[in-house]
Amino acid sequence: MGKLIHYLLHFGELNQQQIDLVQGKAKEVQLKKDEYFSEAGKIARQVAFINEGILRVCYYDIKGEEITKYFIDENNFVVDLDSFNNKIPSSEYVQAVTDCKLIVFSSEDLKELSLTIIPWDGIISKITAKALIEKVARISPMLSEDAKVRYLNFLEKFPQLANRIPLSILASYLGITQSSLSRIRKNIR
Amino acid sequence: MGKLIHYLLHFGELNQQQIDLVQGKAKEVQLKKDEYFSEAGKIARQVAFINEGILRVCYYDIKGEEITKYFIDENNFVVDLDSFNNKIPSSEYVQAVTDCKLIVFSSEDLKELSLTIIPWDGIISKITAKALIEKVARISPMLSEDAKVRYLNFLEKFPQLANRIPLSILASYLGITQSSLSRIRKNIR
DNA sequence: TTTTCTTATTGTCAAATGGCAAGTCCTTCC
DNA sequence: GGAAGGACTTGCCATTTGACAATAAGAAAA
Repeated sequence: MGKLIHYLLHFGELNQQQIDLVQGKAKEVQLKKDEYFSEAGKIARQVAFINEGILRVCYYDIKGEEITKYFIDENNFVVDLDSFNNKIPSSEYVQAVTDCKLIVFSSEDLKELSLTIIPWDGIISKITAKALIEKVARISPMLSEDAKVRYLNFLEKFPQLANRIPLSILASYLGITQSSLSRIRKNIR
Repeated sequence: MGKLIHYLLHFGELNQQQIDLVQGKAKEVQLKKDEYFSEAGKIARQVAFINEGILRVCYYDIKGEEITKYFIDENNFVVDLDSFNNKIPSSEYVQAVTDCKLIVFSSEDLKELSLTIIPWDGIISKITAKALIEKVARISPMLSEDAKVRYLNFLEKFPQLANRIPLSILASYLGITQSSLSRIRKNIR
């Protein structure tokens, strides 16, 4: 729980009473590898802070191929923001790629925190902006890199993942086929 | 100016007095094709609402190649958010690709609006989230599409641009070389 | 251990894309 | 109009990647 508070304090000030309010709402949830945190078609009603583990956001494209949009690791919030904010059915899945320990807030929890903690909205909006800016910054350059470079960058960012998730998932994240990724791997050794 | 107010009201309520406050801060600025709205290395101190025209965000990659990250068209805000929010030097350029009519706010303007208009921060944070979600939604699928599909999607989104900007700019946005784009074009005719 | 299933690698060939350079077209400027 | 410069196209060939299929390797189940 300390991790979450520490993270929040990075974006604004909270006194002890406010911290207690946050902790009062926080629910610790464990997610086993491969379990879903939220699913396409349903409205996302929870936000999670990742204490331990890594999740991924994925969807199925027109051809029915499963595409991994990105991975999210600990010390970040995860949510399908479009679904959560606008109460519309989600278009993507959020799935644990390793066992995870999450701290979960429902939308009602957050609404109450927003009403009782003055700086709350400011903190959340800073966190939101930061998270989205990071996503753009990560994905955007990938378009102009070749697959090998994209793979190497992935290795740098998620060294622990490379050999623990199916190649097919990683390949879809990198925008190539599984066979191509396998060849790139061989090429690097 | 009406466009801006109309846009803002989409994200929250403002009474006439508050609208007047916003309009009091707004500065109309014209930008000629190819002029810069903000530049890499400098801290972004302004936000613009695009009344007319299209801008692009671009940077130079490690190899010195100019890469266009994305285009932004009218009825959107444009700013290097990371630079603007955190007062750090920008890593990218924002340039007009057509003549533009902008409504510009300085960071001081926005701070004052934030202090005098209660719902202002909420409106801004909704707009920020929406804009960034859209960027992710636009860029992310491009990785798993081939260049031809990416080009066709661009044509659909910016039909008026295709023949009015240099091929090199468009190619860098699509993540391919100018020659490849030229061949794709021929192929489509 | 053996079986079974999933995941990863590899082979073959085709298609897409890049790199480079030459040529063409178009605009601008003199 | 002619010259110069920039932008676009095209040719040639190498490399990357995809599609498909067979095999190998590894993990889970019996």
